[in-house]
Amino acid sequence: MERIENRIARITALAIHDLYNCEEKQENIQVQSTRKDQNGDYTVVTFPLTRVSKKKPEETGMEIGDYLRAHLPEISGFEVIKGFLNLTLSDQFWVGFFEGIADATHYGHKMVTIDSPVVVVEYSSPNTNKPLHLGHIRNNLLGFAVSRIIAASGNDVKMVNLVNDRGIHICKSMLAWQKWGNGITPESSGMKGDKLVGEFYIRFDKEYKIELKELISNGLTEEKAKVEAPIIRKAQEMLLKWENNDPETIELWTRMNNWVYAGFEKTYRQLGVSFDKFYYESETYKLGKDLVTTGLDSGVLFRKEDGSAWADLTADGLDQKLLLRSDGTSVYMTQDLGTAHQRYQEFAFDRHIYVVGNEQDYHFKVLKLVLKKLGFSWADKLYHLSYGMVELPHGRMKSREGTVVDADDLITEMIDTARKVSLELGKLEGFPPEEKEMVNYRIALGALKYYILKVDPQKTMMFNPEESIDFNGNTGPFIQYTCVRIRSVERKAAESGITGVINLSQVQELDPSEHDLLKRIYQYPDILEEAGRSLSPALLANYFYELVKEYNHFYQFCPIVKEPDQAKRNFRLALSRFIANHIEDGMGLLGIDIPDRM
RNA sequence: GGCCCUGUAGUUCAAUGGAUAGAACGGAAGUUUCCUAAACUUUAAAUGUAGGUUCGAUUCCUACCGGGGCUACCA
Repeated sequence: MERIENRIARITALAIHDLYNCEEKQENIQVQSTRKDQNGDYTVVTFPLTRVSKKKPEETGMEIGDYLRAHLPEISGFEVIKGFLNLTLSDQFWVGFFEGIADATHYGHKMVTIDSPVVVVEYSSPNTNKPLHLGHIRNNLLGFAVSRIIAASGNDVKMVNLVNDRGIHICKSMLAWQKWGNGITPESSGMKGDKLVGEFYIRFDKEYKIELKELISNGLTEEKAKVEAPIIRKAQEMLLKWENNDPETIELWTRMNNWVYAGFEKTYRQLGVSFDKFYYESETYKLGKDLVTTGLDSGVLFRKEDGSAWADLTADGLDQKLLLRSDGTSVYMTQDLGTAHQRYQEFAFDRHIYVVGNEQDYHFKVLKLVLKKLGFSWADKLYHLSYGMVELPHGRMKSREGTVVDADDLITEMIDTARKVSLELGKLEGFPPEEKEMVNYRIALGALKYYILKVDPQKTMMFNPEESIDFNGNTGPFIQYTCVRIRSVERKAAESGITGVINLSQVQELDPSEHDLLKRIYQYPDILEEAGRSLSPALLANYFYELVKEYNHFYQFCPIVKEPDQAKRNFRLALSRFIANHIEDGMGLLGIDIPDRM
């Protein structure tokens, strides 16, 4: 069915034709939701139309208003204020709209079919030498939520993770473990595997610094010391061994990486994120060389005297970019060229989204440009979802200063706080212990996820540990609570044998708060679509916050089960039930679960 | 130096070029014989500076000032 905003715009165009004998395109007519503080549902902005009406804005508004009322039965009245024509829709329209969607299970979603565009979303992409931290949390939550949102917008989504499991940094951890590990394992130490390996990475760095200091005090320059420190040389040797498939090295590498994966798996499960497919750099790092060779042959890339291969992007306002070192080995960019190519072969995607921080904006610009130069038209289908850094009250996270917020620690802390608050409020008294834990977990994660996702992805965000644990105001638990309270009302209603079956003809008049809710819900398909188009879960978060605020207002002033008028009672119950389902569905897109009671 | 992002109440966030710039936290004052008060109601408080485009600018353009990032034969 055609949306009412479009119908208003269409009929307004007709009005202009009939009244002023002038053609105005429907797209040029501005129809927007009326401000909260004005009477009306939708507003036609008539300022621009005075150009064709050759009359004052007020007069133009009146004339178009009369025309619209005569031609659109849904319009029950209008008001003109300056250049704004505020149209009021009848209660029948809103109730009729609600009747059509009341039983929808995934209201506003577009179904995925075999013809749906294929969208690959790469996110998370961790290093196996460091445990996940707050920055990864934003990445994971964004990647997951964006995937869900665009899936709900009718795309066939493939969530993929490219694990950085090789390279000199991994060798550092391995070397440190060999030297100082004394055979320690996650089992023997009781440590999470990723944490244990992370410790050895730090240990390497510490020893490296000691060696550097010594070398410099012996008269070496810093640059020289950095390459000549014995420990880094050892790590280089190990990398070479790894690349030559030395069995012992490969065995250790496999073992330690598996520790890390077990650790990551646990964190991913806690966060509730998942992937359709994992890629490993150890299997992809050689990709891309062929592409570079082809590019050299066709002359779009060039060699320098030392044999290194480059792309010249100066014509596009960028620099020259190295693609193969003089020794023929590849760099990170080379591999990304290769994996993009591989993915296109594999999925023939309509779009490929990389969820990666904005510190890599330049990298992705180059990636796209080089692929284009190589003649791949699908380069335009690549999109870098560039999100802002997460800052702490004292500035950026710096491992050197020990200000890195560990993902597992943060989750644990959130759950502890949820437990404490629940206890203080006495909310979970009488709940079985397992349910208590489940509720605290869901509240904690709901708070964390909402806190991060409500911010526009593009923006740098401030993470204040104390605020994030807040459960009041514009927070996840606030939304969860509203939904839970509706579920409770539903149970009460069921006990009293109230069904919530609505009968359109019996609903005479809407309460203002009921009207606001229906109008809000009517907007949802547009919001969801826009969130998918702009890849912004924040839009959904804001929508549900507004909806929930309005619901709480309604709840305060409109009795549901206690309403004596049967038609009203049924309508309110049906509306409440719909909203609870709607919240649960929408929060699901953000990866937030709702407890049954809290 | 070059390139990119970003400046909104005390703080953290909103606002497809539209009306009197919205919330939340924090501050002040209220609401439980009534469906869960993790709620609701009332209240004070902000667009970095200067120009430009427009009927109309927080939004677009230019300059300046402030914050962040990138600019490796690292990944």
